[in-house]
Order: sequence, then C-alpha cells, then structure tokens
Amino acid sequence: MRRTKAEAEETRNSILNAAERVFFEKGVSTASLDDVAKAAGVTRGAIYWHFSNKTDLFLELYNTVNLPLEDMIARNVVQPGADVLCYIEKSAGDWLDQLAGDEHRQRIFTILLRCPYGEDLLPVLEKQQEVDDRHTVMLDSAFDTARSEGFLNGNWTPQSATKALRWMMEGLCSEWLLFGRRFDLASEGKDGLKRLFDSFRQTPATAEALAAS
Amino acid sequence: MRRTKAEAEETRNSILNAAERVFFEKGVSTASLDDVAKAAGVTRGAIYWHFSNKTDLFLELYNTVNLPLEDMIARNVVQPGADVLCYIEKSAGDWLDQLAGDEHRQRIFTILLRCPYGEDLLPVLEKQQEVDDRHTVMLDSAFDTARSEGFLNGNWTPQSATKALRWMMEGLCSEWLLFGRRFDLASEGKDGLKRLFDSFRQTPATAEALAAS
DNA sequence: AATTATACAAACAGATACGTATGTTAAAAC
DNA sequence: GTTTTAACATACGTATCTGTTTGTATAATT
Repeated sequence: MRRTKAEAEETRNSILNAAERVFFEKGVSTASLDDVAKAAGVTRGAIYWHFSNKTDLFLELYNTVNLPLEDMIARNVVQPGADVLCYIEKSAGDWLDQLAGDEHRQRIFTILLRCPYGEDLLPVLEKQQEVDDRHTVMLDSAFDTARSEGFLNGNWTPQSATKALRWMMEGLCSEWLLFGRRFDLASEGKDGLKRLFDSFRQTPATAEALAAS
Repeated sequence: MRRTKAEAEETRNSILNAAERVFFEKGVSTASLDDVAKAAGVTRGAIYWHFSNKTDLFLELYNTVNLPLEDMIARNVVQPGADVLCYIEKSAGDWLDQLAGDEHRQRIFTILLRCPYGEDLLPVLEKQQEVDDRHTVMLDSAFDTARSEGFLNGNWTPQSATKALRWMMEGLCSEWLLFGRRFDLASEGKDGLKRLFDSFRQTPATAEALAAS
C-alpha cells in the first residue's frame, strides 16, 4: 500500500527515532533490525527501503545530530574585548545545560560512547576525532588570547588549560552518561568548571601580591 | 585425549588470553566464541568445558584483572605526616605509569569502556561502581586531611577536588584508550596532574601574601 | 482511465552462532 | 590391569539475523 511522500518521510523518521531508543537500550551491535522495526511499528522491509543496512541506519542517525553538535562548537568563537576565560567557561556551562536538558542528545552521546567502532563505523570515529581536533584548536587559541591579555595564571599554558578542560568535560560526561546519571550534571559540572577556571584565572591583586612576596 | 591438570589450566589461560585479544579487537558482542577458540588454538568444546558461556568467560576475564585493580586503590592509603597532596598526586601518576606500561591492562580497560552493559553484564557494571565509590571515599578523606592540615587551597573543597581529579583522570584515560593512544599518556597526564595539584595547593607564602593584600 | 512507479509487507534462502549431545583419548583411581 | 573420569573434539539441531526477492496496494503520472 503505497503512502504519500509525507507519510513516507514520517515512517523514515519513526524508524530513526526507534533506532535511537533501541540502540540506546540494547547497544548498536546486539540490537537487530527486527527490534528496530517492531519498535517503529513497521517491518524490516520498510527499513531496507529507507536504509541500505544497519551501519547506514546508524550513520544517518549520527548525521541527524551532527549539525547541532558542530553548532555547539562554532559558538565557541572568541568575542574580542570581553574576558575570554569567562566566555569559555560560560560556553562549557551552556554545553552542560544543553546536554542535561536534552534526552535525545543524551541517548545519542551514550550510543556513541558505547558503540564498538569496528571498521564499518570507522567514518564515525574519524569524524568524531576531526570535530575534537577542531575544538581543541579553537580552545587553544582562545586560551592563548587569555594569556596574552594577562588573564591566564602562570602555571597554566594555553595547551595545558585546553587539555585539562577537555579531559574534565569528557570524564564528567562519561561518568554521568555511562553510570546512570547518578548526580546533577549541570550544577556539579558547572561548580567544577567554576573552580577549575578560578585556578586558570589570575587576578591582578594576586599577581601583585605574589610579586611583592 | 585427556590432558593433565597443569595442561588443562594452561589451555584455560590460553583461552582467557585469546578472549582478551579478540574482545579487544572485535568487541565483546560481535566476537563469537569460535573466534576466541580459533585464536586460542582450540575448539568451542574446550571453551564450553571451562566456561558456561560467553558472559561467564567475560566475567572470569574481568576477575583476573580485578585484584590488581583494587590493589591500585588500596595503595592510596594516607600516610600520616607527609604532604598528603603530594602523596595523592604521586599515586595518580603511578597509576598512569602502570597503565601506560601494561598493554594487558590497556586492553582490559578498553574492553570495559566499550562493552555494552546490557543486563547480563550488569554485575560487572555494579562492581565497577562499587570500586569507584570506594575510591571516591578514600580520595575525599585524603583531601579532607589535606584541608585540615592547611594544604588545600581555599577555593577547593575536598569533594570538589576529588571530583575534579577523578573526572580528569577518566577523561584522560578514555581519550587515550578509545582514540588510538595519540599522545604520551604518562608525560602529558602527569603534566596535567602537576598543574591541577598546583592549583589545589596553597603555599604558606601565597596565603600570607593574599591575607596581606 | 490505464499505466507506472513508490512504499512498503511477506516470503525465502543463506549464513552464523549458540547450546548440547555424543564421541574419543589418555590420565587417574582402584 | 581394568575401570572410571577428566579434558577436550566433533557433530547435530535450532534459533536468529541478514539480505534479497517477490507480492501488492495505492499514489502519482500520462
């Protein structure tokens, strides 16, 4: 029974939504296409009509959330004049808020964390690395601006600050997502960010006091 | 052809070693018991003799490295008198050295990071959480000693320091293990630890200078 | 109005992978 | 020395899962 174009797009989306839920609950490799089909209320025929196989379905699912992901990073552009460290901190805090409030994003991230990157999903891994690398470069330059403007404490270099921030964010999100969200991501995360950025910062008073001692 | 007890234990170990390699390369869920058997130079009959199924094999594999894991944590006991922060930092650095130098441990950790914790491997996840919780408690008390002895900087609490350290370690190791060991874990990790612990520390001179300002 | 192409469902064939059952050999036990 | 039993290998049946093929009803095309 042929559906209209809009209906077809609707089933395609329902398949993607079902795949997200099923992949999240059972894992990408153990979930079968029949599981996804049943969860979407269709048969495997519909899936094979819209996607070529499970890997393709996973890649399309990844692409649906890929753009907002990169948007998130693009928002990290440095606005001249303002305190760069405050800006980076706020940017990271916003990221946490977004993740904490968006179950869709949470499921996708969890799937990506747990998925077995074996040869066929290699493009996903490479894209992840590419995004991470670009993010690292932007953070590096932002922290370098902070340093040249005298905001960065002496025992941090731009590169070390970038790494510390990235590692902390990664560990924070990993523990929250993989271990059952056992704490408040936004509040505890932003508290940690505040303390870390306080150690990044160097108030003029402190600098003078240290120089005088 | 019945083997002697020592030979049987040998094949059992070879199966565990093969399982470690195969699970690491192909992922736990996609790897078949026949893959493990071929890698070990035996048939599936041998595996089913020594283990009841794949989940059991995985659990046994997990148990073989579980003891050294907990040893690592037990080494974190607080030695009174010495600088507690230095002790924690050295302990974390030692952990990184161990991981960087032990491919066996690297493979196990990677398997644990990527494995799909779905119902049957739930005990593994729970044990991980239990170990993590004990580790957190020990770190909390250690940082609290540091605070009561005046070593901890004012903008860090014992709990926040514990979390920052744990998140940084987790993010550091995750990125190194899951993304192809693209940097030097020991040197970069210990450098990050040094800077983080410098921000934990509060030298008497700094404290006085701050109080005078 | 007849034809065609679309959007699926249903059926089919092939390949694994699993668990078990059975066979086989040599070490232990007696 | 015979029996037993441990330590596997081999063979078997079965349940998925996958990819393809075929069927089919209806929207779109003409």
